[in-house]
Amino acid sequence: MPHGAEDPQPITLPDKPALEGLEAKWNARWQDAGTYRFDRNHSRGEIYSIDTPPPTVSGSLHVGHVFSYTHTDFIARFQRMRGKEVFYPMGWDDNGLPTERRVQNYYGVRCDPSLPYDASFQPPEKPAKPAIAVSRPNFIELCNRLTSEDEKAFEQLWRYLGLSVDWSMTYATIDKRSQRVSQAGFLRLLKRGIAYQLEAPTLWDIDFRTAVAQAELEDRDQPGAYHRISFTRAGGGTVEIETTRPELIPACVALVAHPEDERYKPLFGKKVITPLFGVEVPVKPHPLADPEKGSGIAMICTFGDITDVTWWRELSLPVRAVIQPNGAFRPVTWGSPGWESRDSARAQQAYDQLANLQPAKARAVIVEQLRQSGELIGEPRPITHPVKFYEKGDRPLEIITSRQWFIKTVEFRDALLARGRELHWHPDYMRHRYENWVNGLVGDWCVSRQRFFGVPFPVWYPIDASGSVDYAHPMPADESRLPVDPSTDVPDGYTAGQRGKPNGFAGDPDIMDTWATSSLTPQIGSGWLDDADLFARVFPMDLRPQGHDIIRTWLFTTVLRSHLEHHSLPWSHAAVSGFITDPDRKKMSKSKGNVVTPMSLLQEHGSDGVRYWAAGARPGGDAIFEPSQMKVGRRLAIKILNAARFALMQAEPRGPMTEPLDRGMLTALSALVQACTKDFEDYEYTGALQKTEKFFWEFCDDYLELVKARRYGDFGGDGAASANSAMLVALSTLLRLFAPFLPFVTEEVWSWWQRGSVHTATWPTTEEVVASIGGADTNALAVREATQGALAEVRRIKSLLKKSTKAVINRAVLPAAFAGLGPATRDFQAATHIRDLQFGEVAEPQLDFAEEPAA
RNA sequence: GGGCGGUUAGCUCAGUGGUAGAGCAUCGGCUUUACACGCCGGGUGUCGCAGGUUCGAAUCCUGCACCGCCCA
Repeated sequence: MPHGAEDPQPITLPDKPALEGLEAKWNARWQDAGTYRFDRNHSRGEIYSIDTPPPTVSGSLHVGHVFSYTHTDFIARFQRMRGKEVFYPMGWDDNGLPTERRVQNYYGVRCDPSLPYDASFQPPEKPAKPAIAVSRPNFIELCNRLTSEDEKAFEQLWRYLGLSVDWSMTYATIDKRSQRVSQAGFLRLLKRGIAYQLEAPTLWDIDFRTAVAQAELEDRDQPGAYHRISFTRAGGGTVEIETTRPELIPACVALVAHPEDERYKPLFGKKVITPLFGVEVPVKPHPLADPEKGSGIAMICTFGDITDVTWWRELSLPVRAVIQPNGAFRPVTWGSPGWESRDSARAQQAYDQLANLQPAKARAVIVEQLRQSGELIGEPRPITHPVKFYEKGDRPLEIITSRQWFIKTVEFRDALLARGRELHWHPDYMRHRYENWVNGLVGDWCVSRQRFFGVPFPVWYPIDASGSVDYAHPMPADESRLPVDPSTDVPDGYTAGQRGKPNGFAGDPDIMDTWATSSLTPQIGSGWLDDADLFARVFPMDLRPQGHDIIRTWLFTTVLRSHLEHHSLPWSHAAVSGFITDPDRKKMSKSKGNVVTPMSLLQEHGSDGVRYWAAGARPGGDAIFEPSQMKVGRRLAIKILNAARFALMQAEPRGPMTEPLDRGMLTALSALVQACTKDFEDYEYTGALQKTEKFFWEFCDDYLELVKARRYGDFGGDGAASANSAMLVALSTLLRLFAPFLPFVTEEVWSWWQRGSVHTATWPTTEEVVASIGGADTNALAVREATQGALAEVRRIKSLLKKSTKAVINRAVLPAAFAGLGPATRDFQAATHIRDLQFGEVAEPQLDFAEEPAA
């Protein structure tokens, strides 16, 4: 039986119930009993599957993680009790740049892919300074070593918090299975022409020396300056442009103005000469040139920003690139093809002072040169302007032409918008974030990264007889071989000795963007490719929980991959959580130093207390870090222990629930069950907890106090039996309503008198509660209301008169409005200590107190 | 500049057309046999501003201000 009035389990109560130690006790039992183990022997309709966000293990978990992962657990526990077989795996996101950074700092190493593997290498005890150069395989070993340690700590925290995850299904985004899924997903797109490689201008971080994707950009306001610079017209005269990046003059390939701009119309098709370098460049019209900005005419460089890329492409301009992958100006021989100048010697002299400088230094040098040549008009005019950065980077992005892998996105824009409309968003308005992003896509998704710890591209290239790599004819690995590492594995038909040799082969040196793997977490978790049976039972999944800050990355790319591979959504619901702010409304983050470690928090307030606080924020809502709410949750948990102890300490006799207060309480309880179920179905767990809590507190303070005397047998066995039975139905129901939020205390109390786990018990139903009293009893509901109202009045007056709660009232006349309590008169008089109770036309209760015994 | 969310008691928030709510905090009281990690009670608000619709607006419409997030 899910609710225990008839359960034969004997009641065993602890002498002094306490919350301490419940986390350890119940986690061990849940683990042994397999309480949260997924049983695949169910059809898709009976399963509720969750695509858990794999946390980045290279950082530390913080309060925000606890907050949002707890929200998911509320849903998981509700669905499990509702009868769904819940598929709830955990993943670790260990793949990618954050791990590389952490490993570099933790051990004091840096990866040098040119070095050979050293099997005997051991990292130093303390971080080495300067950093030790290690081979790529050694570096990856260290990454794996550190992440596996981090993962253990993370799992321990999640267990302590009480996440009802099936820990036997854990994956990591760098493990073999993830690599296989990731590589296979890529190869299938390659075969269909949706993944392609291109030598193209790409956003590039000069510190990390890797390409980055549009989704990883952020604009930051930076100080800069407009420099007004004079170009010479080929036919004589000058034209002045304004630029924030004068150092790119040697990379200038054209000037551009708006087609309707009367000032510059006469120049279109004519040539101008760049200052210092004497390069002849055309003047072109293009609608993206803003007549209001600067002088209305701009220089196009290869490449200063993404508008330059657009102009370069649409106006079919040549490339004159000066910035290298490390950010330094590359050496250039002026006068050679592509670098023609009217005065090569002067250009060379000017340029030699820039070569090998970083952009900021080069700018200072060139400004001085322009000043001396008289081609700087006036002084630079300081401004603040938005500059594109890699979100993890420290210096502005450059645009570098390089060979990169892309996945097509732009041509699927409409289909992706339709997928967004198909998805159920919680809260619904988060849909706009997605639509904004999809509408703003400007290019395909660059998925290659020039880094080390990640999933390699499963591709080799032939090397021709002359020794040059033929990138136009990639040799993909056969899917049956995956995962492969082309830097150590050998393509079919070649031998290891042919690596890097003429007529041999070369492995693709890049790894995939971490999102190229993370976008496949539904497939990784579901066993796509290696467990078709499981996949069919859980995919597409039911729920994706995640933060709103990664809608453009994780959510978007996951929708894209599923759309491309499976022609479906990856899941039907997305629950988007807010974030935690500190009491000053600032986002909590490590860099601000205001992060509290989650474990100490859980130990101080109890996991149930912390979960209670997390439950106070609805989907999408931000929450303030508020330990006082955790204390409230802890008090609630203690109250549950004590109320349960009261209900169970004298649970006999039992019998039919005939008393109006008992029947009224249960009728109200049945309405509560209905409301909470609706809230959970709508993913509004916050409402469910608030309603249950309110009911429970009233249950304790009013109902239990009102029936206490009867329960102790003051009015005979039948009355006591009715109270006892009603209390047990209520306790069973309330424990189950609380269980998703407070898994430890509810399980503890459940174990005192029930078999099995409350977390696999059946979610209560209105029908079940109502059936216990043979049907909803609206008359009893009215009695309950009148009795509670009258009780509040008597208490109010006792309190105003500073009387003890136990003070005896010889005679009371209550307003006639409370006469409805009639059927509960015995209970009411016992609780209020009223000897003679009457109703009359009085505005206020008239209470005649008995003489108090002398102290 | 565009999009989204928010602005209600000291604090955290609920409340989508019908006399302003909860918890916390605060203050006063209660040795009450489940719980003092408890119980009872009191005070506390021109519901951001300005218009409009309506018999009636915290709630619907318009504009504005401020805070936050996302994107340019």
